[in-house]
Formats: sequence, structure tokens, C-alpha cells
Amino acid sequence: MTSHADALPFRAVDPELDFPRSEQEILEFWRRERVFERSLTARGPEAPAFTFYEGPPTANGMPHNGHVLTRVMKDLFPRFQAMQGKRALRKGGWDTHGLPVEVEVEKELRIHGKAAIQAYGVEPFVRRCIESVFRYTAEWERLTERIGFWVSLEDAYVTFHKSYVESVWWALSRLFERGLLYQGHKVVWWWAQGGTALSSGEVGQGYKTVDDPSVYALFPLVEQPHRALVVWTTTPWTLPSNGYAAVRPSTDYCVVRVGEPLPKRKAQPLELGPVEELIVAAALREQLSAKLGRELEVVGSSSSEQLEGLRYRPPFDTFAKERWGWTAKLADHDEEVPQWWRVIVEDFVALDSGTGIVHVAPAFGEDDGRAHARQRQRYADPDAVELLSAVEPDGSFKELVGTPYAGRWVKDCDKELIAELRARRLLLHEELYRHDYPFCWRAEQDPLIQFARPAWFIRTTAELARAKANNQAIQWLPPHVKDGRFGDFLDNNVDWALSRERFWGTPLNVWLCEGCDHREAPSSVAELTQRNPHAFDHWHAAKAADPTLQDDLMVHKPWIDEVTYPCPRCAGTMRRVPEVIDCWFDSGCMPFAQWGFPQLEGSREKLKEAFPANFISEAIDQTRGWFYSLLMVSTLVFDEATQRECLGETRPWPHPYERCIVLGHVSDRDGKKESKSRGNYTPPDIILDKVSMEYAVLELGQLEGGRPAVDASASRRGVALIAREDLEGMDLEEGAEVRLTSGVAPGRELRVQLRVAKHLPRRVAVLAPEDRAELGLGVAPKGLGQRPVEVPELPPEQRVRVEDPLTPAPGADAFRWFFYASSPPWNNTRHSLKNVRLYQKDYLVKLRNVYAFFTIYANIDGWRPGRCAEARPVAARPLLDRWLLSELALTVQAVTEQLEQYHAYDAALRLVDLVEGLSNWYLRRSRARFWGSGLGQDKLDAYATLHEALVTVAQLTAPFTPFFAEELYQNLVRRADPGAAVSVHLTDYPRAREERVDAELTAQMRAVRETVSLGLAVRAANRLKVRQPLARADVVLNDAALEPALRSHALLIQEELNVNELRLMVRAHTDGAVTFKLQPNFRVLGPRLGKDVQAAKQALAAVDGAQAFAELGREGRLRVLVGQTPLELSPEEVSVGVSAAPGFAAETGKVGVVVLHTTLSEELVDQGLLRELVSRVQALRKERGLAFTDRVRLRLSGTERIERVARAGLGHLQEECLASTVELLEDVSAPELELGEERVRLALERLEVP
RNA sequence: GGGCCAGUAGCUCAGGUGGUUAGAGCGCACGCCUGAUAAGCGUGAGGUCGGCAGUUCAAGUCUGCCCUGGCCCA
Repeated sequence: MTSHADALPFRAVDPELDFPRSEQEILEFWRRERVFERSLTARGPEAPAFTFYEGPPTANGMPHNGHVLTRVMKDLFPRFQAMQGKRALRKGGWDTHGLPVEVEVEKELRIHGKAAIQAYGVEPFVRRCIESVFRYTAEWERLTERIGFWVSLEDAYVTFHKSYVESVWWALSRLFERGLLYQGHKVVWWWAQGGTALSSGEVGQGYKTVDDPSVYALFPLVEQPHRALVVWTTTPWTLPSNGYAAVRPSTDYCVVRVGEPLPKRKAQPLELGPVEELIVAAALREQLSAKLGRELEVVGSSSSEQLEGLRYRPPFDTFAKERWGWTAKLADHDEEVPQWWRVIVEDFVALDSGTGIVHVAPAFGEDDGRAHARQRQRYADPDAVELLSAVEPDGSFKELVGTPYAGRWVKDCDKELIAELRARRLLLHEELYRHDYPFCWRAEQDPLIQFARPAWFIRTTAELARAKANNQAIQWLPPHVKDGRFGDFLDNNVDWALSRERFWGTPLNVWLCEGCDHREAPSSVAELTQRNPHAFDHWHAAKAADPTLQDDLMVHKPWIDEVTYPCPRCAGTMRRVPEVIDCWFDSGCMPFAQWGFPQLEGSREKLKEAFPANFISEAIDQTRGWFYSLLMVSTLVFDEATQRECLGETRPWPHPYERCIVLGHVSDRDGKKESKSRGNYTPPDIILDKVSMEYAVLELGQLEGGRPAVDASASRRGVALIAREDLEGMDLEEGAEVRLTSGVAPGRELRVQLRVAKHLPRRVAVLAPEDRAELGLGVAPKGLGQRPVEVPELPPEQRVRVEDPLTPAPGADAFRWFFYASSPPWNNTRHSLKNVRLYQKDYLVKLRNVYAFFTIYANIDGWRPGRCAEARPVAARPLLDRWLLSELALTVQAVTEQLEQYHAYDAALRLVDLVEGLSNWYLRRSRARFWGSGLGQDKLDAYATLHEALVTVAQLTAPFTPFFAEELYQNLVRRADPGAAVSVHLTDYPRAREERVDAELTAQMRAVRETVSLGLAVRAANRLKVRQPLARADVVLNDAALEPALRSHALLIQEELNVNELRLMVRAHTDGAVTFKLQPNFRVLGPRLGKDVQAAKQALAAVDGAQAFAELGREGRLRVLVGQTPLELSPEEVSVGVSAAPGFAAETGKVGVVVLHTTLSEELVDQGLLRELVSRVQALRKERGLAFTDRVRLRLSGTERIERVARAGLGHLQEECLASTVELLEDVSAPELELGEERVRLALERLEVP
């Protein structure tokens, strides 16, 4: 059956705004028609590839708004490029390894530390890691689809898969062969009691404020034993492991003598033994003097450069007793120098506390470790220099420290160490120092220590020049990242600490021989099997016993640890090192590992095609993360030889990505970071699907004694109290009616009003007992202590869902658009439901209104896209049509250009401009053209123009707002033409019709719009309703060139301003309403006159503007007196502007001045009354709810003047009001209306259409 | 403590190479329109351009120092 609706040219646009609903239909359409899959193949196999790399998320947490931003940016450009004719491949990916995953699993199992994991069993632990990693995959996939992020998830790469791991092995194997892998030490935050390094996230959770000893120790100089460095440390237990003393670069130091006690100070007794003079930073001398309570007399000066290299006696001889004389050979010249106990220069030395000289124990501080690494670089054989550490991994002192310290927990020895220093006269000062120090977040009484662990490194510093060249070739957005944050990071590069003493990660593929020192890095399972055919027997046995075992696990701990093979050099056995690798290295291997290169068939071709990526995009925090790992891994692995071997050619920089869009963070509406624990977090669902949130249920009684001051009367039946922030979060006003539902009372709902209670925590709602009973709800026991983050975990009877029943959520397009259009993507974005709606209104809603208008009238007129052919050629169409099509062409040009440059924000701005002009000018000015009956030529032109504009906008906006673009396209194009491309996303991106660009017309229209605007401002300022016609408007132009332009739009201006006559003139008087203002043209005159230009300004302001302007015109120059000096000015040196004289009905703008003649003749008043009449009738029509096309019978009675006006304007009334008959009667029974001084009664009834 | 980025109207943002009345949209107020109607439109009020110095005839724009926020690193 063909319904009436199906017969319409266009499906009527739903008057209700519910974007999520139509988006669901479109999602279903895309699924059904497999539009994404088609878009990948539609351009044929020969189409050029466009490559995008997906930075893999970890799915062990819920996706949040930041993920929406990245996914939305990642989606935009491939969609655009696909419409530009490219094969835009988008392979998904999942990051699955790493410490955060292990920590999550530890939390679940309520175990902590290496030993606990081993006790639990590495095998079941690893299996739980896999489960954990995919815990929220479903949510991720749902969000991905819902926001319209097109990515191939079904063949997504997964970092723990065997093929991926083997690719990573291949890369490491390459680096190993080139000598870029070595063993060293890395300083980590170490939980000694548990034998585990903690991630920075874990460390951050465990800070406590504590008092630690702060020690000022003396390090006597070897050459001048009477002088000592005053060295500051807060970790006395690291002093036995001292290696260097560090001073700050380019800093003044002074030599002082300890003098008399300061007056009014408590001076401590000092026993300094042979030391007489102290060296401290000049800037900290007084501070130290105050601490000691003694004068410090300056007896000499020094600088960091002079101090550098001086040898000193370490405070403890733990290592010095054996190694004092040890030296090492320098790399750059043939010289042996002492390895230890020298002054070095380091940036990290601060001058805000201490002495400006810092104790460096390379094993016990990150700065210290790095400083040591730099020292090692000086030597011919860096590995010849060992690391001094007097501490065992369990946190106890080593035997070599000797009694009484050996075997004891280091921090317990602080006091005795200090006492020993004092006894040896090496202690200058001691005090307590209050600071924040990290403790283990699970074992809260255990302080962490920084501790050097043996680790494998990649020698990135060896290839740094190539990495930098690579960076230089990347197009960074914003550009400052290149030489700013990223460049700086490269400049300060240190070798990559690759290994991790953990369980869940890519195992480091280095095998060591037990018998000799032979090392190998096999690159695949196949290679291992070649070396030992039985290498994986244990795995196959395990798999036979448990067929559910995933094949990928054969390359993971614990199974891989059992793989051994005979040493090729001796009779020993090769065993793998125990470590796994940094998961950042995994992610950096993604360009080739996603294809399983080189071991998988076809991977070589795929790599060749998709290397480098055209663009990647992630947030700024990835600078040192993925941006770095990608660049570094590819720089290292793909040296020229490897490129030739793997790609068959060498590629110029950059690789592996040509462009990188660095995104800002998503913050709340106050610019604060969104955080679940603070509760200032807007879940994506609120934007995408339903404005609803869950709250913990509280009752009034729980507030007593707490901070919230709640008026007891505010809590009553039918009212829910919440925090103001929560109210704003749902974009609701106080008093809004909401729907309450509960998980324990399915199907039941309650309508209540929302009220704000001051100081209420977020995410709680106070309900009246009766209301709670209605929904079967209890209360959350924590009351005011309820934390937002815990709300979803509460039992169902303690939670209530609050939903806004009136306003649908903005939807996915709005969410996307918000991120594109609100600010450049590298700025931080202030996100809230309200803001998303704001930007939606500005663009999507406006566009939708134009679209709705179009369908209404096209349906009335039966206009179909086929009738486009009946429109005249563009050049012959009315000015307004030509203007719109010119704007359209310009916009196509600009948007395309911006998207090619990856400027999403600028492109979005252009689209907003276009839609603004389309709605606010073109349609407003064209509405009357659609009203008349029948399809005249002008109307045919208008339909064709508007239709084309809408279709083009649909295509332009398709990469940005794919859902609404699809709706437009389906209704405007495909409904009439089933042969058209199935989806807007399968069409070609619009090409600018350059022949239609009319820059002059654009400029003219701008002037017209400004003129109109000025005229309306005059009316507003003088309280002249637009409905009242005026006799005349004078437009006094600043620029003569605009005169003919405006003349051609005179009718339009008259109509907008409702004036009967328009006069255009160029810088002329109009009855004194205009004055002339002369100013220097500063750009020209400034350089000529210099300082005097200000005097010239005053002189010009003083002359009679009109006369001066006349003189300029007459003689081609102007003479003025500047002070006593005559000055001759050329026309270029003077800028003349007209402005409205005070007291006239006139306004000034850039184009010039608009003057309105405000005297009302009787005739004008009559004209005004007629318009009033029409207006009142239209209001009545609306009141009656009449359709646009309904015909009416109008009866009216009124004062004499009204009747005269009505009689004279009968035809006009009939036409404007669709009144078939207009009857003037003695008395109409209707309320009397006032029209100024006149009165009228109006009655109308609908006429049935015959 | 260091590096990078940002700070312009209530909000979100524009403001090549310095040029003298600092712009837009939204919001707000007032008004218009009533054949896009829970829509459309106009006008207006809001700014010591984060602060303080400096360079210059002239600074939102250049320089220095400082303040606030964000991120990264200590």
C-alpha cells in the first residue's frame, strides 16, 4: 500500500528534535547496507591508500570523554579522504600488556607483590590478565559504533597475540644484532619488602607527609684537606653508596669560615676537625648561616666550572677502601681518570634549599642514575664502570658495609649513620625535614626507596641524530610540539630502559648461555624450534591437557621461560632472561607488528603500502608515550639496510607518521580535569543517548550534623534534593520535573521536582521516605561520606536513576561537532551537556530548520529533485541565488583546503558561516518566494538553489556529522533517485564550482547586510517599529566603489528597512545629519612624521571636516597647521570618514552612515496600519492552529480609519492572509484590539477546500 | 623546581608582518516577525586584551619579570 506520506516528494521532517532516535535508525541502515565495508572497497584496489594508525586503547577500563575526542578526530580525516577517492584503511587495535593490567588483576585477587603472584601461580595470573584486558571490550565497541567511529575492529591487532609478539621479537633481534641492546641499571621506585618496582601511577597514590633527617655533611677535598664541600641529603642511608657530588651549572660558590655565634641565636657546638673552610653556593650561604646560628665569613669565591672535577673523600669508605685508586680510560682522548668521588655539574641541582651541592648516589635516585649514565658516556668502555650500591634488593645493607649496619633495613640505620658522621667530625648540621614521600599504596607503612635494578637498555642515544631528523620532517599540529615538548624530549634523550621485572608483557627475547657468556636474540618461535625441535614440548603437553589454552600464550610467561636450547659455542644451555619488556615498545612496533611482519604471509606488502601513516592523533600526554615509541622504534629498526631489505627501497623522512595531531584534554565546565572520584565527570551516555544519571539515595536524617544546611521543609514528597553541580551537569533548572526509576522496582517510575541543597556532595539525592517506599528504595549507609565513584557499585536498592523526561540527549553528531567546532583540538576543551547543546544549536539545529523549511514547501508544491533541470542557468538566476551559490562554492573550496591541511576547527568555522548565511540571510530573504501558489520560474530557481545547497552541505558535513548528513542525503537525494550512491559516505566530496564564485557579490552582500543592520539600529534607537513604513533612507557611503553595488540591491534594502525610498550618496551632507572626521593614515604618515604624527592627529581633528574633504578633492592636497608648522598632506595620508551627527536618526558603521527620515505622513501611517492589520490576522491564524495553506473568511469592524485602510488594502489583505473573502461589517463579535489610537475587531473562520 | 601550552565580553573562540572606536557566535536584556512557529530575526549592554615594567610616534600584537590554569617531567 502506498500511503500518502510515501507519495510526498520528501519525508516530512519530524517537528520534535530527537537526534539520538534518528541516529539509531541510521546506525541500523549502515549495518544493513554494510556502508563502512563498502566505503573501503568502493574506490577499487587501484585507488591510492590513505593510512591511519590506530593508537591502541586498553580495554580494561571504561571509555571516557577523552576517548570520544580522540576517536572523533581519528574518524574525521579518513572519512574525508575516503570521499576524496582514497582507500582509507582503518585497522583497529588493542593494547593489552603492561603494569596497569597486572595491578588491576592484583587488586581483584587482593594480592600484592612479586612473591604473592608467584605464590598464586604465574600461569593463572597471566590468564586473568587476558580476561581483565577485554573486560570492557563490549562497552568500547558500543561507544565506537555509537559515535560513528569507523574502524575495522574485527581484524584489530592485539599486542599479546603471537604474531604481534613475534614481530616485536624480530625488531629487538635486529637491534640486538646491531649492538643496540645492552645491560645496565635503572633506578625505580622500589617496594623492598615486596621486591617489586611500582608504576608511577601506583607511586602517586601513596604519598604521605613525613619528617626525614636532613643532613649537611662535609666532603673534604683531596688536594686541599682543610677545605670541604658542604653536601646536603635527606637520605643518609645512601651516603655509603656515594659516587659524586653535584653542583649547579653557571653558579657562584663561595668559600667560608665558620665564625662567631650569631647574636640571639642558639649556636650549636661544632667540631670540624681538620676542616677549616667550607664550600657552599653563594646564594645559600645566609640560609646556612642561620641554620648553624653562626656567622659564615666569606674568604674566597669559586664557580661550578672551577669546582668541576675536584676529588673529595667520600663520607664512608664502604667502596673507597678498595676502589680509591681505580681509573678508567676516556673515550675522546687517551687519559685515565678516577671513576668516583669527583665533583660533577648537573642541571637538577636546585638553589632553593640545602647548600647547592648535592650528594649523588647513582643507585638511589633517578637524577643520580641519569647523571651517572652521562658520566659513563665519557669513557671508552662505559660498561667498565660499575654501579656503587651498598643495599640488597630487600632493602638491607650489604655485608661489605660492615657492622653494625649489614643486614639491617636501611632506613633504620639513619640515626647511627648520622652519629658516626658526627663522631668522625664530618657532620655540619642535622635537622628534620618535612616533605611528601611515597609509600607502598598497599602496604602503607612501607616507605618506597629509589633503587637501581639491573635492566636491559636500548641504545637510543646512538641513533639520536636520525631520530631528530625524522622529527623535523613530521608535520606537527600544533607546530610548536616539534621543537617544543617533543624536540626537548629528544634533546634530553637517555637510553631506553626496556626491561620490566614483571609477568604480563612481551617476554624479552634474549637467551643467555649458562656455561659461557654467549647471548642470542632469536626472533620467532620457528627460529627457536630450529635450534631445539623440542623447545615447545612442554607447551604442547600443556595444551593437550587443557585445550582451552590460547595459542598466543606459548610466547608468554611462564611457558616461554621453559624454552631452552643448546649453546652453539659450548656445551651449556641457553636460557631466556626473566624479564618482559616495556609495553611502550610494543606500541612502537605497531606499524609492522599489526601485520605480523615479517613472519606472516602478505605482511610485507601490507607494510609497504601502509608505511608511513598519513596521520596519527592522540592526546598531548602521548608525547613521551606513543609518539615517541613509534618514532624511535621505526628510526632504530628501519635503518637503510633494513628498509631496502623489507620495503625494497629507502624512504625519505618522516616515518612512521607524516602528521600528528596532538589533542588537548577534556575538562569539566570549569576547566578542571574530569575525574570520577570528584564526580565532575559527564558520562558519554548523557550526551549520546539519555539525559540520566544514577545517584546514591539519602534521607534527610543523614544530613544532620553534617555541613549541608538543608531546610527541612525543602525535603518533602515529590522533591529530590541534589547538588547544584549535578543539576547543572544535567543542564536542568531548579524545579525541573524529572523521572525517577529504580532497579528494584522495574516498570515503576516517579515524577519529582529537583531542588538544590547547598553543600550536598555530588551524586547523591535526598528523597522523602514516601517516595523511597514507592520505588522500593532504602538509603546508602555512608550518607554524606558517599563518594561519587562508588555510586555505581552500590546495591540496586540504594541507587536511583534520575532522568530528564522532556529534552532528548544531543546525540553523536552533536558530540562530534562539539569537539570539532568549539576550539582547536589541541586546546583543552571544557565539556558539559550544556556546551554540547550550545554548539549543536548553532549548527545542526539551524541546518535542520532550513531543511525542514525546504521539505515543507517542496511537499506543498510537489517539487521533486528532477525539476532542478527546470531552473535557469545560475547566471540567470536572481541575485540572492547567485550569492548563495557563490558562498557555497567558496565554502567548498575552503573546507576542502582546511581538511587537506588537517585543520578541523577552521573547516568547522567555515561550515558554521555557511549555515548562518543560508538560514539567516538566504532563507529569510527568500521565504516569500516559496509562498506563492504554483511553480513559477523564480520558485523553480529557488527550489533548485536551496536543494543544491542542502545536498552540498550534507556532503561537506558528512565527515563531521555523519548521521545527520546521511539523513539529509537519504531524504533529499536517494528517496527520489534509488540509483544514486547508497550512502552519502560513498559519494565524492563536493568539488568547488569555481565559475560560480563571485567575490564581488560577496563583498556587496556584506555591505548590504551592514547597511540594513545600521538602518535597523536607527529604528531601534528611535523606537520606530519596522512595521511602520518610513518615507526615505539616506545612505552616505565612505567608499564610492560601493555605490553601484548597493544600488543593485536597493529594493532589498528598502524592504528590510521598510522605507519607500532609498538614496545612495558618497560622502555628502544630508541635511546636516552627517559629519566628516579626518584622521592621519597612520600606516603612511607614521613613518614620515614620527613623533609629530600625534600632533597632526590633533590638527586634523580641529579642522572643519567637510571643508577639508572638499579641499582634498578640489586640489589633491590638504594644508594644515601643526603647531606653528604648515604641513601639506596628500589624499593617501589622510583618512576621511563620515559619521552620524548627534541628534539625528542616523547610525555610523564601516560602510558609512544611514539616515532615516522619520516624519510620518498620513499616508505612511495608513500603510503602517495595514501592516498591523495583516500582522494581527496572522496572529489569529496561528492562534487557531491553521495550516500554512488553509484559506479563511475574514470579517472585521473597527474605527473609521481602520475600515478605510482595510478597504483600500483589500487585495493585499486577501493575498497576505490567504483570505478568500474579506468582509467589512458594522459589528463583529470579537475582542477589541488596539492598534495605536485605532481599534479593530477581527473574526476568521477556516474555509473547507473544495 | 624545570619545560611546553593557554589566559581577549558571563561562556566558547577570532584577532598575517605593531597603525589608534578590539571582533564573532552563544548567553543575557529589550524589541521585531508570525506562511520554518516549543522556530526565525534585529538591536543593545557587557572588555583597564591575566598583572607589572620596558621598547616605540604608536603595543592585544615585540621584550623582560611575575600571577593563574592545564599537561609533561622532577
